[in-house]
Amino acid sequence: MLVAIFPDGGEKYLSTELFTKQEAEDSPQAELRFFNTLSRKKEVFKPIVPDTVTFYACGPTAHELAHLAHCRRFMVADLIHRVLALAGYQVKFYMNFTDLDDNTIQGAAKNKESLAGFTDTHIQEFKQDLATLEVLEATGYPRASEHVPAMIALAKKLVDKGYAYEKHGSIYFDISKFAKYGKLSGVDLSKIQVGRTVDLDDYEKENPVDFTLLKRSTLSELKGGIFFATEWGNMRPGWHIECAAMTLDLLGETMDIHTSGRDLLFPHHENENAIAEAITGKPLANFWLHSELLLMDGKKMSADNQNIVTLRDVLGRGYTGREMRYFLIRTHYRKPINFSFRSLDAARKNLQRLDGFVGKLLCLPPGLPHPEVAAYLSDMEGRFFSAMDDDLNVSKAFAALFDFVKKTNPILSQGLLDREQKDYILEALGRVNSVLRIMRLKECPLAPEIDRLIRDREKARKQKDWHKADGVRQELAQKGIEVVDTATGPVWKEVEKKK
RNA sequence: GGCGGCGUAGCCAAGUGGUAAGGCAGUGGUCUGCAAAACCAUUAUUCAGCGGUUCAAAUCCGCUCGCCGCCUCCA
Repeated sequence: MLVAIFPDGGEKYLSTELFTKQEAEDSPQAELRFFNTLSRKKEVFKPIVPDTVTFYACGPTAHELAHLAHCRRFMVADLIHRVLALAGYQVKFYMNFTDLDDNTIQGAAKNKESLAGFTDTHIQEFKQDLATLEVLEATGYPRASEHVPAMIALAKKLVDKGYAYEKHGSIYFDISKFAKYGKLSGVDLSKIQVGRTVDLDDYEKENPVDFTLLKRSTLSELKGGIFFATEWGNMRPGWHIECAAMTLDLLGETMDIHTSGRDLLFPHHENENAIAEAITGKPLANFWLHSELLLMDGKKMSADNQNIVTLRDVLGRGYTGREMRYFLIRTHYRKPINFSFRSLDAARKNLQRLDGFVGKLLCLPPGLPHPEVAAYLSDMEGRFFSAMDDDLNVSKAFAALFDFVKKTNPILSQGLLDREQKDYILEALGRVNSVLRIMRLKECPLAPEIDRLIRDREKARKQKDWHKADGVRQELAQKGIEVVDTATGPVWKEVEKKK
């Protein structure tokens, strides 16, 4: 046997890379795997720069209130963000706002507002909705209108390199010049039916498959001052070059992860990548993560289908942001979600089960230790995080959490937990919640007044004064507190107050 | 027409070669002043259908049916 004695207690030696690295490899969230649209396979995630992840999500167009399809995209991006952050990465995350396109220009004109005023209002509304859904703050929220010089410069480079051409005052990308076109979406240009969804008579491209980079300003745009002077005349950037220029500006030539909805894969992401890769010779992103759609009665929720439900509609019906967050999070991101208020009600009940558990745990007075709860806890945490690390398998992760709740509930009602065990559980739930953000793990906030009411009610119950006891229960309910009698005495929980 | 995806219990949903997780709803029970919660038990001989490969298929292969998304200026 060898005994080493260090003069400083060994701290200096134990903190060397030799030890810390090993610890990182042993931790359950050391290896993240994501399904990459580029390869159509799950791949082990490795960032370009160790410990830092560059991450971009296509944001909304600032002309309407956020509807649930937007919200789903926000939630998927947020889950990825939180899993990366918990794994110890420093995350540089940007989400854009499209504030310069047909919709915003027309919307501003219709409202008789300036474009900037119109889009700014909508961006503020979006940010409020992001906060309602407890979406982690991004590093930045670039607006297309702030990066126009970069877009024009990008178009100029593409023209100079022969990837784009000018025709009748607009600049188009020449797809035939970019050999890798189609690598992301898998489209076969020879089989595609051009003009199926777009009226080609509106354009003057040399080849109908080409796409617009800069668009000649219309008369009304010129009158409204919405134009940018270029060597080819007054123009306005198109959607694809907007995202490409912003990501190149903020995240460099190749980012680690680009996420967005499946419905934007073609043409938007294919074009965005083509623009960037034609210039840099490098892929725009190493990982492309696409979330599935949110459906309403089996159809994509979109303005075209006239089946939009906004987050504000849902809140107006008395549901909370937390309930909506849980509803959107609990289905795997590569599965479509069929929205209905019925399924939202089911989600609410799930959450109430968790709330009941957490509430009881928080307000439980310390008692005797339970022999097996530590094993239940480490099992739960191990299963939860290995599921999340495996391409965000939320269903498996929630199964682990609910299993733990099921096993621990009877322990709580018997009061068999000591202080240390309670703290361990709360710490582990805190880690779980740093990803999910659906549990309320603050201290048991038993206000003296409420405490007094609960005691009064118990006194009345002992005297079999049921009328008074029920009266107090009513009073507590009005304060948002629900009292539940158990074999070991009353337990209360905070009920989410309806709006 | 092309490309991609989906189809597992009343509903949501995991499972990608070894004999069907989890949640909601339901049913029976324990507990209870009432209510609620919690607990116990129970709920798919079967994974859209047909055929094939295999000792073994929800999982692999082929065909069929149904649904969804995209096809270059809706985002």
